[in-house]
Amino acid sequence: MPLMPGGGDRQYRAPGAGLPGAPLPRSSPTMMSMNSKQAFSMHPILHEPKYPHLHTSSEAIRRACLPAPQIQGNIFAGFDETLLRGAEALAAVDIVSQKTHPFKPDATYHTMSSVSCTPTSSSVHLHHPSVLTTHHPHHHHHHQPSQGLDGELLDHLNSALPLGGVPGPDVGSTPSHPHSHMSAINHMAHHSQPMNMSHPHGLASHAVISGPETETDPRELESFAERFKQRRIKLGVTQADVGSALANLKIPGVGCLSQSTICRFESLTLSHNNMVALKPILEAWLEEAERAQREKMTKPEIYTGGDKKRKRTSIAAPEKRSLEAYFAVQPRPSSEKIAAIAEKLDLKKNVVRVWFCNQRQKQKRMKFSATY
DNA sequence: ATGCATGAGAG
DNA sequence: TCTCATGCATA
Repeated sequence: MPLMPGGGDRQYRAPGAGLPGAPLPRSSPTMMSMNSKQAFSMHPILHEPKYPHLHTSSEAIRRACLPAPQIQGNIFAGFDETLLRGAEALAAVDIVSQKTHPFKPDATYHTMSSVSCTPTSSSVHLHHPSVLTTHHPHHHHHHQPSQGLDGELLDHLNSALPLGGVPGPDVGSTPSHPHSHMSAINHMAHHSQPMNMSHPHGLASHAVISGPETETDPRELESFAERFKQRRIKLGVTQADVGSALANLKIPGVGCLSQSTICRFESLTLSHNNMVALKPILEAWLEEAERAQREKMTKPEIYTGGDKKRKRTSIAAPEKRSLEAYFAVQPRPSSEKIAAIAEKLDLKKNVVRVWFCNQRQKQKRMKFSATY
């Protein structure tokens, strides 16, 4: 909330302009297999492969925790039922409330051509895996409710769109509060697997092995993010400027980033691994920018306007509430369930699928799921 | 600041 | 297909 340059910030990079960048290698989920993986496709220009990242796969852990398929009732069975009931109750209540939705969300149109669309996007992601962190203390339970239950939920969805707030326990959905510790409901009880990391570069490399690394310490990241923002503002640079200026650093494998990403970094709404990977890059930019300013030379700038028209699907509130209610109970619906939900809500299946994916991602973001 | 989306890589 | 890193578009 702090002022953000947000408003003012927006500038678009020209599509070809910044070099997109560089993707850092990504990680491997289930174990650490990380190797140097892929080279990203980079532009001819800079590309050196990689960034060493390591990664831990939190994903693996996660998965381990949530086995998925619908049958695991176990320990939490009771809990699930409770959740479900909550969701159902909610749904029921909602039913009464409204029935029509203003518009039908659905349209997705991608005007954009797929492909290389975006300038930056081309292959640019910094994927990087990296470090791992300590483990996060959370656990969650999602277990999949039985089908019967699901059916009920679906029915509710079907009959009416829920309105109310989401059921209590749903952690996932909206992160409304920044930090509340919600240790409660998250999942990930992990323990980790050994990760290894071998990386050439070593940005964050050592961490895992030896000790807590400062780089991966959530507290360190948080304070860095805050300092970064302060100094950035002091420099009079917008988030978008930072993103585009990164390409000027010529760091192998690193191209520009969007305003969104810079914003998310500052607000800690990125995954822990992502924060860890970006930190050294932004740190390098910051130093360079401050140095340049000292010299009077202005810093980097690059922008250009781009034009792209990609339309965004807007899911109406009632539908969103239904999705949230369902998510609280079943964060990982099967393809069939997704299809059923989509039908009930009059949304495209893909829209619903992506919604669940994004919701899951949200849960994992630093502020809410990490270690604190 | 965030919602919905794309794409790469892994399974 | 999922996860994860990112981004365009937008509130």
